[in-house]
Amino acid sequence: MSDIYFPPRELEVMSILWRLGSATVAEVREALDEELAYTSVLSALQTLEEKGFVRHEAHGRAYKYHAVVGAERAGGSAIERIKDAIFHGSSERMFAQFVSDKKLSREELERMRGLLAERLEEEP
Amino acid sequence: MSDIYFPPRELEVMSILWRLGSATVAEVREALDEELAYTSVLSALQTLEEKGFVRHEAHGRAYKYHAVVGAERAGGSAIERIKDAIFHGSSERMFAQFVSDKKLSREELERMRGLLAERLEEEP
DNA sequence: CTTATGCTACTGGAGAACCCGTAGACGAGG
DNA sequence: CCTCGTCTACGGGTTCTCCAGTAGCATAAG
Repeated sequence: MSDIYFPPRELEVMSILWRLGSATVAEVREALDEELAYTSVLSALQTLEEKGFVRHEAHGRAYKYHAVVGAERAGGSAIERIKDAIFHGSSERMFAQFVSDKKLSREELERMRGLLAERLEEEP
Repeated sequence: MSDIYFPPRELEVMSILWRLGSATVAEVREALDEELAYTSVLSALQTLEEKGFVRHEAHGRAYKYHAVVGAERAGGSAIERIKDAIFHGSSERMFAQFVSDKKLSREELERMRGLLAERLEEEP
């Protein structure tokens, strides 16, 4: 399928747009961890728009940017890429790594168990 | 933590090294999907060595390259990056996306359930 | 009214990383 | 000597990251 891939900084900007829904350049800049010049953030957004991942419309004097590719779709693509390249295509091995994270709480693990049970009921 | 990140082509090369254990330039080149010039593959390996992800030793006339960073470590880093950037740090949301893959078989799902059960027993 | 201030967006380009390849040196084997 | 496969050295194209410089427009200050 269409291979979505974001370089580090562009991924960070996309992350902010997914979280905020839509944002101006100044708002994205504010949300970034590092302090970048206004034009640096604008450049990233323009690049993303060039690639078709982001669009904008006028909002007062400023532009409001928003993602046009869903986080789920980007996430699915990223998961698949990692699964193939690093875990040799094995969902099980990737899951083992995923679940070995020490910071996972019992509540999270139990909700995951619930999701897995639901998924297993759908399976014929 | 140390942030491991591989651009697309370098990730592909690393994937081959993880799969084969170690390999010469020619072997990596053979394993690639696309046909690249010998020196192109060599460049990628040298770049990876420069970054400290790969080392080589003499093996007959050719060099044998091998990864010095484990697939698990790289995988953990990649999973965390995706979880943070795309799923707002939510393991549950990422897991939901992970498990929504239609190609997962009942057997895989059940083995995942087993892994999850083991993990839950460790949790206090 | 005129100027200054503070937003906004756009342009152009520097510097680094990434990607791919040509040209040449070097040694092993025919 | 010649070929084949190896490594080194180097160049160039593209992408990514970042920003200075410039200009438009609204509002505040003089």
